[in-house]
Formats: sequence, structure tokens, C-alpha cells
Amino acid sequence: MEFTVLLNGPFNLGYTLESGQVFRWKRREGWWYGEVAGGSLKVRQEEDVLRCETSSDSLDSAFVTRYFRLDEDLERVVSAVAKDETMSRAAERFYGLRLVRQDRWECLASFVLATNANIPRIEKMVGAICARYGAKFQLGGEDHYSFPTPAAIAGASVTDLAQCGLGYRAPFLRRVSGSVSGGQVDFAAVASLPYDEARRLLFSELFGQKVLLGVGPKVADCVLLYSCEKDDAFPIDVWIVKALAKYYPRLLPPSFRARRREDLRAKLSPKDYTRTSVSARKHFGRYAGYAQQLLYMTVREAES
DNA sequence: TAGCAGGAAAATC
DNA sequence: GATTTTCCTGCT
Repeated sequence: MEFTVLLNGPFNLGYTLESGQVFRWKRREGWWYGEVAGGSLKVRQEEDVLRCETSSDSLDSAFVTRYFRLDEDLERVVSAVAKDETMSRAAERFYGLRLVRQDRWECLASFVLATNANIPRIEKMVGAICARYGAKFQLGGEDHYSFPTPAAIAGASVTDLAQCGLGYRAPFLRRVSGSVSGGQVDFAAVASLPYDEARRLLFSELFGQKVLLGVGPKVADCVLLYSCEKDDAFPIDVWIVKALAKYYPRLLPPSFRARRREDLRAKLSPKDYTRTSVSARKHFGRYAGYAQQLLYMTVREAES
């Protein structure tokens, strides 16, 4: 199916897909190709129009609008976030960057794999589990694979999963898949609750065991921000630590700053993660997640 | 609560 | 080509 979506607010497809929120999009000859919702979506931006081609009728303009959150007022977000020099420059430099609304299960599984990895590596791992456990479909003479269902991964052996280059992540992914396919994760409830309660739900325990083993504060924040519309979630990865140290040192705990002066590789302890999260969310406000995304882009560009 | 293992690939030197 | 780093979490 071919169609166009008329943009009635700021949007930049490239910034949005290159900001590390999604792992199944590739740019080729001016087009972006992504596997979403069990099908394929081919998109390019022509100023204020998105030109789309999709593999199924369910991937329509309503889906695209929903996925890219095009019905939301980005100007309002920008004006709320661009309160100082750093943020207004970032908002201008990466104007049109949006958070997407991706599939919750896919987002959870992807970020469980994201520990101790970089983006090319994550894309490789995700691609491998899709090719092995996803449903195959054809488009444009090519094979494509949908993201596997939780049951498909839960039914695999850890050894088989490890074959996809997951390493120590394989048992975590399988456990998480089992919890999700077993109905122990109520994503709808997570999405409906405010940040703190939603977060608690992701950390809930059953028989004294975490339901989602392998999901710590960072992964939880990513799931809340990228798939549950918690725009005030503020995931803190190594890049955000760099950005905060550079532009907002006062948001980092003094003790951590001291340690980091000794060793630039110093990592946030769980306690420091919480402290930083609280101060950053307070500082950046209800759209802290957008601020985080802009900081990420800014510091990545500055370091490259 | 601090330190460390985990595991493979990318980035860096 | 070797070393370091990489969108971290769990365990001791």
C-alpha cells in the first residue's frame, strides 16, 4: 500500500530514527526501511510530507501517525524544554526529533539486550533473534522478519538463543520472554500509571524473584520512555552521564563527580542513578525524556 | 555497598 | 593488532 502523511508540525525522520530509540530501521538510497507491527514500512520525508509504502493494509497512515506520535504538539514540548542555552541550542540543532511509540514487548526485549553493547551490536543481536524466531514475510523480493513473539523466545533453549550472539544476555532474555508470555507483565497497567508507579510495576516480584530479571533502572526507564509514553522518564546511560558532566554537572551527585574526576570511566552506582534521575527529572520537568534525547544527540555529535 | 563477572563486537590507539 | 570501551544488571 502506498500513501502519504501530511505533517502539520515539526518532524525530522532521520533524527528520530538515529537517536538510539529503535533498532530495526535502516537507511538506503534516501529511504528508511523498518519492520514494525508484523510488516514492513518504507518511508521518506519530503519536507512536510511523509511518503510511505507498506506491506499490509493495517500499516496505514493512522499507524504511521501513531508510531511517530505525529498528532502531538512538539512545539509545546520544545518550548517547555528549551529553558536554557544548552537545551535551546540542542532543540534547534535537532529540530523535529520526536520520541516514537514503539511496541512495548519489542522495546523491553531490545533493551534487555542493550547492556554492555553499542548500537551496531544491539542491531545485530536484535536482527539475529528476528531472523531466527520471527515470522518470515516477503517484500520487494526480499525476506523480512517480524519481531518474535514472547512465546517464540520463551520456547527456545538458552543455548540456541546464545547462538544469536547474545552471550550472557541469553538467559535474561528468555526469562523476560517467559514472564511476558506467561501474562505476568501488565503493559497496559504500566502505560496507564504515572512514572513512579509504572516503574514499580516493572520491578515487581513474584515468589521473592524479580518478574523481569535483567531489567534494571536504565532499561526500565527506556521502556517507559520509548514505549509507554512516560515523557518524564529520563534514562541515564554512559552518554547521558557525559552530557550531564559537561553541561549540567550540578545534576550529578557530588560524590560521583569526585569519583569521576579520579576515573573518567566511573559508573553510577544504583544509589547515584536514583539521585541523578530525581534531580534531572525535577530540573527538566514533564518532558525530561525529550531533554534526555536531545542531550544524547548533542553529546554524540560533540564526541564524534 | 562496592567490586566484579559476564561476552562479543566496535572504537580507539 | 592489541587494548579499551561499549545506551548495565546481578551477585557476592
